[in-house]
Amino acid sequence: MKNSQYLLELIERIGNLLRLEERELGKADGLQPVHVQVLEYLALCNRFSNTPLSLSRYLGISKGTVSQSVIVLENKGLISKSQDSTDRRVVHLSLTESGKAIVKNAFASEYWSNTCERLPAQQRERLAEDLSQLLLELTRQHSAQSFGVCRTCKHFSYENSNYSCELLQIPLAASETAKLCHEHTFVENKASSN
Amino acid sequence: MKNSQYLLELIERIGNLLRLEERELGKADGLQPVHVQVLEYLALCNRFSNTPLSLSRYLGISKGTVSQSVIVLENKGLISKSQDSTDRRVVHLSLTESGKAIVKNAFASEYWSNTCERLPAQQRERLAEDLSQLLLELTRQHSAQSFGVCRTCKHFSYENSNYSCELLQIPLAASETAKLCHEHTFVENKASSN
DNA sequence: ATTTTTAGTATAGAGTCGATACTTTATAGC
DNA sequence: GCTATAAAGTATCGACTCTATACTAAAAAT
Repeated sequence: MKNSQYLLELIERIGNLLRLEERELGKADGLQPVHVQVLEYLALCNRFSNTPLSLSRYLGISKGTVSQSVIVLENKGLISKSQDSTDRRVVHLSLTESGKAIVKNAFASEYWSNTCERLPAQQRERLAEDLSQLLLELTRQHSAQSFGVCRTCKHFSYENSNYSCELLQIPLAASETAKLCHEHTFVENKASSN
Repeated sequence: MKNSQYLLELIERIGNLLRLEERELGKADGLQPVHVQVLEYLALCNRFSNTPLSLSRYLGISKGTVSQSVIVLENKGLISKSQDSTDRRVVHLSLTESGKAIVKNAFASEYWSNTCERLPAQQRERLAEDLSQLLLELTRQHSAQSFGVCRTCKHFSYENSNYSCELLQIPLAASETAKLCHEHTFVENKASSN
């Protein structure tokens, strides 16, 4: 398994550069890298997954840390809290307009988009497939949640032009099917077609 | 550029799981994730690149932070310092036996090696190539140091069965050519053949 | 009804991290 | 050679992350 170490090295190094990038992006607003990650996650996840608990699972940090980061971001007016209508223990987090602006700015980061543009489209596509496969396996090893999008989930169904989640037994808007879900569970044959 | 964001998301998520792994690995010895990263870097870099400055460039953190982490690791007896023979400002860091043991343990992490084993060899190979290409571009965007191995470096030469670095004008042992170097500079055609 | 589980918060202590100022050593300009 | 400047590293401080522990409140299970 000689190149498994090399793969690790590559991903770590890319990760280090990305963190450097997040640090720069957040600097203007006094945000730590982890704050930028929180905002990005909230921009990508669906309405069932915008909770502190999901955040802590996604970021791999404790509930308490998430709770504190949430307080910081709330005080800065970048996110807002609301109580779940049915389960009153649950808190939902959503981006404010200024929060959305920061995320938009982050996703438009020149470093990353320039990098991607310089790779041939075919290679990008292949890389995304291979990485998602890797992530799937790594997720299994960690017994972690997969946080994928609906169309790769075994609870997803599409019938008569209607999207729905069979686990939660609710219909889904088309736009929702492209968001990250904390209930996500990969289906083998669907996963490879992503 | 619709999948550039997806790529970012995948790498971030993989990075989060890896950090979780590092946290677990370091827990027994009271090490933070960044400490584990320091030890791993020292195991991989060559004798010109095992300095605090290279570490700070590689990890994307400041000199001061590196200095403090180095103190922690030295107090725990995992690394040792020595002065450079020609430039007395420079410090070289090396792993002690107990430091090496921790790295060995880290590289043998079951989560990661199991994950890699489950990917077909061909896919791993392809992934490594694509990721190194991505890293090359990202490094350029950041105007950062590339930290590659000798055989992909433009200063590397191999003549009459002898390896050498044309920049430093010194011969290299075969084992050294597989280590990370802070002077590393990619050559286009060599990079793609890796 | 009582117990247990779950989502989240509060707090404290350890430790990262950057910024600044500093020391020591090399190097460049003259 | 002498001086100015740059470079490698350390020390210190304040802000902040992060975990651990203990806690509250709501939901679910028994």
